[in-house]
Amino acid sequence: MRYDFAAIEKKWQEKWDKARIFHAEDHDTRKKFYGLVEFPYPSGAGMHVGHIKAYSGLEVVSRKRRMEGYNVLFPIGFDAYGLPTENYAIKTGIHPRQVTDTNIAKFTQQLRRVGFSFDWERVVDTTEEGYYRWTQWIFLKMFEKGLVFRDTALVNYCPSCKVVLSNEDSQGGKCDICKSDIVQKSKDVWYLRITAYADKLLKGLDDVDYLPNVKMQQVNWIGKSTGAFVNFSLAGTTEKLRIYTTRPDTLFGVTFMVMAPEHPVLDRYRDRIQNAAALDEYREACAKKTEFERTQMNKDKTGVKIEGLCAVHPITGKEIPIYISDYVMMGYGTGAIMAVPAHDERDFAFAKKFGIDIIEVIKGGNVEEQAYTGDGEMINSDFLNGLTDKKTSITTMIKKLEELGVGEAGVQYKMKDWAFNRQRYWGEPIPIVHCEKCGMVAVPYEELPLRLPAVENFAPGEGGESPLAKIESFVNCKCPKCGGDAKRETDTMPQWAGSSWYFLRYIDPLNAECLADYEKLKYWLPVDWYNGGMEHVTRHLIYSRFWHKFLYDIGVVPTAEPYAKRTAQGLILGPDGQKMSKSRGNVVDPNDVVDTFGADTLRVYILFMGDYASAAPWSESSMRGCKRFLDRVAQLAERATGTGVTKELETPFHRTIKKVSSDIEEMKFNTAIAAMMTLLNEIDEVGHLTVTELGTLVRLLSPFAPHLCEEVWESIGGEGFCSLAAWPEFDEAKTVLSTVEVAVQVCGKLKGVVAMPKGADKDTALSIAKADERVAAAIAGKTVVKEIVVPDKIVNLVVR
RNA sequence: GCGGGUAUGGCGGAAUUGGCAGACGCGCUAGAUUCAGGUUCUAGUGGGGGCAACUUCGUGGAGGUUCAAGUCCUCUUACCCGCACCA
Repeated sequence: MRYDFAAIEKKWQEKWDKARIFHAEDHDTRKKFYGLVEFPYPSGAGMHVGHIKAYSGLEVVSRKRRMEGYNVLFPIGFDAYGLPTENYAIKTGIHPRQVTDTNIAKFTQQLRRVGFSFDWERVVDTTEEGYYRWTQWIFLKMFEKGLVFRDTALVNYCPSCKVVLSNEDSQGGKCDICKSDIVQKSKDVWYLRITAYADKLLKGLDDVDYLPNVKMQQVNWIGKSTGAFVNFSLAGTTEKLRIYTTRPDTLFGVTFMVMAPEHPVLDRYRDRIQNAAALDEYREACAKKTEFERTQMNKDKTGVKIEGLCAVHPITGKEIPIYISDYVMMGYGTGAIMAVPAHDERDFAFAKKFGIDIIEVIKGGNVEEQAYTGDGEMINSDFLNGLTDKKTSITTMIKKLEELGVGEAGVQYKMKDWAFNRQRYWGEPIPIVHCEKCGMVAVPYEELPLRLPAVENFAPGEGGESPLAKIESFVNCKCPKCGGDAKRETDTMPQWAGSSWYFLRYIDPLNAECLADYEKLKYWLPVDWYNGGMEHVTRHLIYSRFWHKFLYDIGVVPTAEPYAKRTAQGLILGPDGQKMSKSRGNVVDPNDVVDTFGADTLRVYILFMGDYASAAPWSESSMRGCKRFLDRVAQLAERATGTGVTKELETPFHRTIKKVSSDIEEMKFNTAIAAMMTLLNEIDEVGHLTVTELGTLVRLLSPFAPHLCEEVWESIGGEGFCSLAAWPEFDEAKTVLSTVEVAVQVCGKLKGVVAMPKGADKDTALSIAKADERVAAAIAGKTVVKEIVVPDKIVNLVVR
């Protein structure tokens, strides 16, 4: 058979499409499988081979599941709201809607050429009215349940993109979109109270099968810590200075307190503070620093002592000086700490610099030299003295604090609430109306979608306000509650909004009554297997779990967790070993590869490159090897004759079926392909195979190289589509030859390989091994002191 | 600083979990086919030694456990990823 990949691929893509063989049937009686891949952001650059890798893993699994008789849902869509499109639109003057449509068309064409078995009848586009209507609906439900709030706060702000960013979007102090330095800015911010779900998000991880590093990253991001809240009083006031600590056991070691420069107590007691000017100066200097600068300068501690205001120790009643310092953050705990220099490195550094007393309360180190953070016997600590177990000390102290009414056990999370608004045009409008009389009022559900108005100028305002603010017809409206004049919220939602629930919409993409029919959700959920990038683990993955858990709580979805299993693919690096990027000029366009080598070769190569979860550099010459492999498979179509089993090939086939079947489940695609290459080499050595056997080989290979396999399947008279043919089965007993090769060692050195019957007992194995010429020579004249036999594997003779 | 990971030929990577290290592919060498380039085919291909059968060394480094270690233990080096003044 001539392997004309271009013709073959086009032919079968059309046939599949016409026969709708990848269409998922709701409520089908077959077992269901929902395989999900992260839908792409349709950027102007088009797809690169990294996208192909991201989808190829579950593409193979989904194709295998269909052949195993499952009703498979393997959908695709487009996460199309977002800044790059808007920035491109501003630059070129082309409307984002048009840019998006063009890009989606390009992506669709690229995806189809690779022959992915997506259900194209379920495509979702987050920017479509019928879709974002439900994004807004979920937002309003959260508003209704008190999970949405507005606050004026210091936020992460990107001066280049002119938007507020969430904590997740500004990791490392850089803007996630343009990599500019983030600054802190006081703005009106809409928050989603994700912290209310922190514990559920953490606990839910126990019930799902996620890659260990995925799970761990989420655990760290949520950052649960247990400790205690302690109320210190402010001398001469009724005010309590509340702090959070994970080490309440060290309470007797407190020698000073530190407040974040932004702490509100400072303003409340301004009149009592004698050095207000000095404090103001310090506070202003801090405000100018970026979050990045503030967290990076962790060597040299700075701060100012507050004169005229001091705290009172809740147990000893001693007066304790208070400082302000930017090593304490307003955003974590209570924005104030009790400082125990003897047992905390940061407090120690601060105390040394400012000449503050150090009181040792745990024995074990030299606290004049450095902070001791280890365990040891409690001293200088009243009722804790003599205790040596940290846990006991902590619980004893917490009990005491509770008795005295000055503190209690508490939990803190590093995760912060989700800053949810963006001062941009290309996003879902936030469906809230501001009324002078009624305050913030939800747009009634029946008025959804609140449409994004068409505008000419979608550039953001200089003051960082949304482009929508300039459109009077949009802004001015009537209050849904009182009917009076009101103004619409003009900010839009972040890109992550639409992607937080897209996997639900695939289940019922056209529903106009609800986001998805409950019965259909019950049939398809949870997503059985979700594959995506590591970069989304502390963003999209955590956001979408939050939304899903909320929807579960209000009875809209039937499962507590959206994804039963989550894996991640590794990056494809450029041929130079560097991350693929436009600026490096090392990006590989899948269209070019499909043109030269064909889609099947591209697919096989991408999965053959290496471990699916690891990064691997692109190599065109390696890809030629994959092309050669497929060429040789195509040749077999002419060589296969007769039916039934070729004796010499029986074991190789059973072994390969077993290996490929299990490797796919473990995402070890590289070794699955290697096993098929090995089988092909064995076929060539034998020099003959039957049509039956070729049918088995192409069914095994079909998930990887489906077009070629269909063509071969057809040419040998296979029934129906190869893509729907039954997955080959193996007989365990036939995966091993009746004669096995056993290595024989003398004193751990390999002396020979002998053939013996499978399962030979120790005595048989030994006599066969000793009969081997080389082995006999090696033990001649020596005493065998130990004989080790591992059946079917190895014989080791220890001689003296 | 904390947490996680990786290290195997010239290259990408295998190794059924303690049992023949280097599967499979690339590249390379020699030969065949071809007017030539490409393709295809055959043989070889971890290092050292030997005409050879063979021998010896070999999984970042140093020790250890074991009949047997890429795999387990101790120490150590380099790189990658995530978080980072988280109280």
